[in-house]
Amino acid sequence: MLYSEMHLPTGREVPSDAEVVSNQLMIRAGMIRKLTSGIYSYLPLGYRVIRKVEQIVREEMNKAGAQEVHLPMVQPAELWQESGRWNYYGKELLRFRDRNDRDYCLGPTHEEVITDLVRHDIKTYRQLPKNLYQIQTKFRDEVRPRFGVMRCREFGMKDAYSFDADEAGAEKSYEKMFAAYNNIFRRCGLKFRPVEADSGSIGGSFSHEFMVLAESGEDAIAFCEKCDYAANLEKAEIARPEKTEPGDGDRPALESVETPNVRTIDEVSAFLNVSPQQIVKTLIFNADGRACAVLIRGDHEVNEIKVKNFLGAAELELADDEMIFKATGAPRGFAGPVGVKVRVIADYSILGLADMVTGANRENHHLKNVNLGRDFAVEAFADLRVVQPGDACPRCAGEIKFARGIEVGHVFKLGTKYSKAMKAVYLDRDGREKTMIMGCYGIGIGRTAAACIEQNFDQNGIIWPMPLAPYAVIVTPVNINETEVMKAAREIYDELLAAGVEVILDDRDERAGVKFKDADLIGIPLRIVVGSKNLAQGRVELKIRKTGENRLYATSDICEEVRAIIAAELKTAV
RNA sequence: CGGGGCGUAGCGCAGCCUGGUAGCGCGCUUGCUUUGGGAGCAAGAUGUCGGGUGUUCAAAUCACCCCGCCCCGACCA
Repeated sequence: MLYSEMHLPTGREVPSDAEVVSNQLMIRAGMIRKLTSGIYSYLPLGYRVIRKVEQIVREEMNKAGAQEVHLPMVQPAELWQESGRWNYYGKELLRFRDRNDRDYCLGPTHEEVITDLVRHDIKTYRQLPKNLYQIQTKFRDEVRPRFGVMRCREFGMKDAYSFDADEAGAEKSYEKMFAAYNNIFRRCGLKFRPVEADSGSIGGSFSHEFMVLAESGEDAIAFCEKCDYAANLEKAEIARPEKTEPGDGDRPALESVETPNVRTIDEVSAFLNVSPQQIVKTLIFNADGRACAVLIRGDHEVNEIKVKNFLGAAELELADDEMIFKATGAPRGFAGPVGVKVRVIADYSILGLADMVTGANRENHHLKNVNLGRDFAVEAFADLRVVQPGDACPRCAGEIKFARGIEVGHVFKLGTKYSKAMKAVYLDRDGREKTMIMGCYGIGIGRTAAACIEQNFDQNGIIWPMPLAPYAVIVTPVNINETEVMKAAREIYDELLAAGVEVILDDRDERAGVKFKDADLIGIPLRIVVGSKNLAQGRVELKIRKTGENRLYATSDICEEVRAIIAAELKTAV
C-alpha cells in the first residue's frame, strides 16, 4: 500500500479523554475513533489488526474442531424469558421494541440463541459432541465504559459453545478449548497466564480466565513463582497450615478489658499494644437471612466469595446493626466468638493461635487470652480469606506473588444451566431423553489487540509483534525527490509485494523525521530506509522496531532477509 | 445511582472570576527555502463558544434547565 493513498490519520497530541496507553496510542496511530461513550470505529489500520487476531482465533478454533456460525445480534425477548435472564440480566442488556411493539435486545452474549439453534437440530447422541463458534459484535450497556476498546459497550467477541452428551465429554471439550486458547494467545505474541476463576454456583474448578499481564490491567491475579498455579484473587486458594496446634501448657486465664470506643483492628492493636496477628476479627454475615460469624486473623481480609461458597448461600452480605446486636448483644465493633449466639466458622488462620484478643460481645469491651476449645467452639475451619503476597502456593512449595492482568479470554463450563432451562435434550443410546451439557468460551477481539499494545510500546509508539502487525514492513525513501532513491525504494516495495509481504511504501513528500516518527508510532516491526548515501554504495538500512537495531544490507539482499525475519517471527509465535 | 470535573477551530488548550471586536500552539491551504528523527519564513482558510431559556443596551463570560463526555465510588461478571 502506498502511504500517500492510505487513510491513516496519525496525531501528535494525546487525546485528553484517553487514560490508558493503548487507548492513547490507538487513537494517535489512527487505528480507532470514538463515536460516543464506549462505542468505537475502527479505521483501516486498526481493522487490519482486528482481522489478524480474528484469523488466528479462527485457525485455532477450526483446528480444535469447532465450526464457525454467525448468529443474530438482535434477539427476541421470548428466548431470554425462557432462560430467565430477561429479568436477571439487568441494565447491561439493551432492550428495545420493534414496530409491532415486540420486545428485543441486542445480544450481550449468545447462549440463548445457540441453545435454541441446537435444540432444534440436534436430536440424538450420534450428533454430539458439537462446538459452534462465531466472531461477532456484542453489546453490553456497561455502567462505566473505560479504557477505550478494552472496556466498551459495543465490541467484537469470539464466542464458542460446546454441547456434549455427558460429563466426560464436556470435560474433554473444555480441555480442547483450554489448549486452543493457549495456542491463540501464544501465537498473538502475548505474555499471558490462564488463571483459575470462581465459577460460582456451577461448581468445580472449571473456569479459567486468560489474563494478559500488564500493569494497567483491571484485575489482580495471584500466581506462584515456582509452578504454573495462578488464580484471580477471589478464587486463589490458601492451603490449610501445617502447624495447627497452639502448643501445650497452661494458658493464662480469660480476661475482659475495657476498651472504650475501640473498634477496629488498628485501634485494638494500638490500645492493647498487641500485634494484629494476635487479634481475631469476628464478622457477622447475613447469609440468606441467617446470621453467621466468621473468624479471621486480624491482619487478614475475609473473601466473601469463599464464605458464600462454603455456606452454599445464595445471598451473602455483611449483617446490619440490628442483626449484629441480636447475634452478639453488642453494637458493631465488639463481636467475638465467646458466647456468640450464631453459628461460627473460622478461617484456617485461626488455627495455631493461642491467647487471642477478641471482641467481648459487650459494648466497649474486648477479651484477652482467648483460647480455642477452652473458651469457644468453631463449627468448621475452612479457607475463607483473601490471598496475600507471600502466602504459600496451594500446589507446591513456592510463594504467591501478585500481578495485574487484562482478561482477554474466559473458558467456562456451563453444565446444564441453559440446556435445562431451554430444554436442549437428546436421546441417548437407550432411547432415554437427556439434557446436553454445555460449555462457553469467549475471547475479546478488540481487547486482545489493546492488551497487546499495553504489553508492547515505548515512548515512540506501538511495537507490534509480527503476528498482529497491520503491516510487516514499511519502506521509507528518505527523500522522494531523489529519483535514484525513489526508484530503489519502489523496486524493493514491488518485490516484497510480489512475494506476498504486507508492506507500506512511504511515498509521502515529507521530511525523513516525520516518516520515521509515523512509522514508529504505528509500530511496523521492520523498516527499510532508502537513503542516497547508503544507496551510492548499493546498500539500504533495516531498522528493527522492537530493538532499535540498525543493519545495512545490499539492496539485492534486503527482500530475502526481510522475508526470512518475518517467517522466523511468525514461526516462533506458532 | 452518588460525588467531582469538563464542553471554545480537526487536535491540545487560553479567555469566563471582573459582561463590550473570539485567541494561542499543532494541524490544514498557497508560495519560497530546506531535506536522515515531528523544518524555517511569508500569506491564508476554518467557530451555531454543546443546546435552550432568562437577566442585560450588550452574554463564550452571569442565572436556570437540558444534553454530551471524562474521572472517583457504588453496581455488575
